[in-house]
Amino acid sequence: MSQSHPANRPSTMESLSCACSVCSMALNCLCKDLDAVLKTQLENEVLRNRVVNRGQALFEIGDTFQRLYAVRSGSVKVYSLIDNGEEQVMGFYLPGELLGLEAIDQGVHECSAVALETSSICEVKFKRLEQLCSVQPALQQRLHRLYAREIARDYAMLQLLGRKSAEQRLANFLLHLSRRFADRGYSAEEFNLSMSRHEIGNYLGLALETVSRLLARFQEQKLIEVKRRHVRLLKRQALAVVAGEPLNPVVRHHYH
Amino acid sequence: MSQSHPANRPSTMESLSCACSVCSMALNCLCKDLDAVLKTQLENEVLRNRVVNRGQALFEIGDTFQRLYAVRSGSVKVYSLIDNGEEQVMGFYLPGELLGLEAIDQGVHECSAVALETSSICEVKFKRLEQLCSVQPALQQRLHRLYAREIARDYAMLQLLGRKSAEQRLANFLLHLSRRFADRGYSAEEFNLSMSRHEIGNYLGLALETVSRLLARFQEQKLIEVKRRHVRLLKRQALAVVAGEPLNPVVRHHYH
DNA sequence: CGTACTATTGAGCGCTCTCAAAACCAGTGG
DNA sequence: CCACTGGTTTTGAGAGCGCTCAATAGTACG
Repeated sequence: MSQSHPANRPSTMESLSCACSVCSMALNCLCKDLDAVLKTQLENEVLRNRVVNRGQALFEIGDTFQRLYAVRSGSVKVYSLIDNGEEQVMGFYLPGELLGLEAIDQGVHECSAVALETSSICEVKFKRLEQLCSVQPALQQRLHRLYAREIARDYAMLQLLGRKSAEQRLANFLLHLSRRFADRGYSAEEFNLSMSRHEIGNYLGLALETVSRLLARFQEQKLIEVKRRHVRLLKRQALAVVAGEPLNPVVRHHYH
Repeated sequence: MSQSHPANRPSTMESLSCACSVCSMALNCLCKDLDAVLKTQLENEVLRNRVVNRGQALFEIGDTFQRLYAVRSGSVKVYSLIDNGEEQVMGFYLPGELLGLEAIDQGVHECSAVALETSSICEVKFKRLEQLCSVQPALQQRLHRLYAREIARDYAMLQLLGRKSAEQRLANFLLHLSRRFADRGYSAEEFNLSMSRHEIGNYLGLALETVSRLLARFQEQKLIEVKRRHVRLLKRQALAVVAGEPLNPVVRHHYH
């Protein structure tokens, strides 16, 4: 996901503000149309920018919960550890997506989050956010919807893991990625995977070999072109059929 | 789940209040320790009791979202429909558990909810709840934690579906049910399933025949006794091993 | 150019699904 | 009381998907 992005240009010094319209849709979702005073408050007191390199952690399992994190550019992997110490990938986060919600209940992070590539991250102090919510119902509602969206995401994932074949899971994964890129102004047809086959397989409940084989099969069938991390979708309709999606695609309103 | 319960006695007329301490833990979580005025407000303006019979719906897919629902007695199945029109069971809800959160994002229910047996349900007007949250930070925090708990639940489920064998899934399911019963003051060792093998299988991503076979196998191994819907856990330690749970329950590693 | 990592490809096997039949159970009506 | 019906559960047999193990190939980087 090395698509060029304003935040990657080292010269643009954006400090704490969230002016970049392409990224930080999650934050836009929080900030947009708020009255100017509150917006300034948010940007000055709550938000903080940070750049992390590939492999660096935003937070780790056991860290006390203090902040939510919005991806501004790059991508992030969130995973937990299961009994034997193995990773379980819970999700990949693209620009505009919010992570860290899983820690709110216990006050301790249940997952770790590491950057899959050099990424720009906007940190949100949760305590302050809650305080602002009290005086600003609009903000509160948006936060509720962010929770709800996470829950909806998980529900979709449960369906995927519970009922779908390896083929369907991977097709779904590609289409979902594609839509998220498109929503953010990147190409829907052509993109780079920032995660390995192993991580994809882990996320989808498949062996990495299965992921590799299926990508090869999709390519044979002329549904996609794939070379290492680079993917191009050739026939999204056909891919959607493979994914077992209804033909008239449900238009999901991902943001706002 | 036909355990006797105060709310099942037809004579006890409890009206709108949530005095019953055994059930409505979710609501207790909301109400408890709040100042008396607010508590009364909650109980009078927000909550409403209702009895539903087996097979009756609390809400259905497409209904506009207005309320959250807390199970007071009985049990509820929440499911969505997938492309071909088949059910996908998203969860079973026991007394004290809260459902309906999935609808907040879109304002429309993504799932249907039906009673698995005659059940007593407490309905919560969400709009009013949000209003009260604005003036009462403590309430707001509790609501946040309820969201977060739902997310945590989904995460656990994702691990189950993604990485675990049929055997592990079912053992987990039984233990999880058992713990929830115990938390509510019912027997942890002996209970009735209010859901069919088909529904269990659907929930766990297994064929109903597999569920049946595994229950039989657990019985052969003297881990449980099972006759139709009635289950008795004989060796929960051994069952926990089968489930792949860590023996010394969760020592958290604090890195750095 | 060598090392370490990632990805591809092949072979074989086992878990879980599907299909099918029979047993069991509850409710209904003769 | 029994036969009948519809639903649920059990049990069996066979097949296939996806896993594991293993070897090879490709890529990045010092």
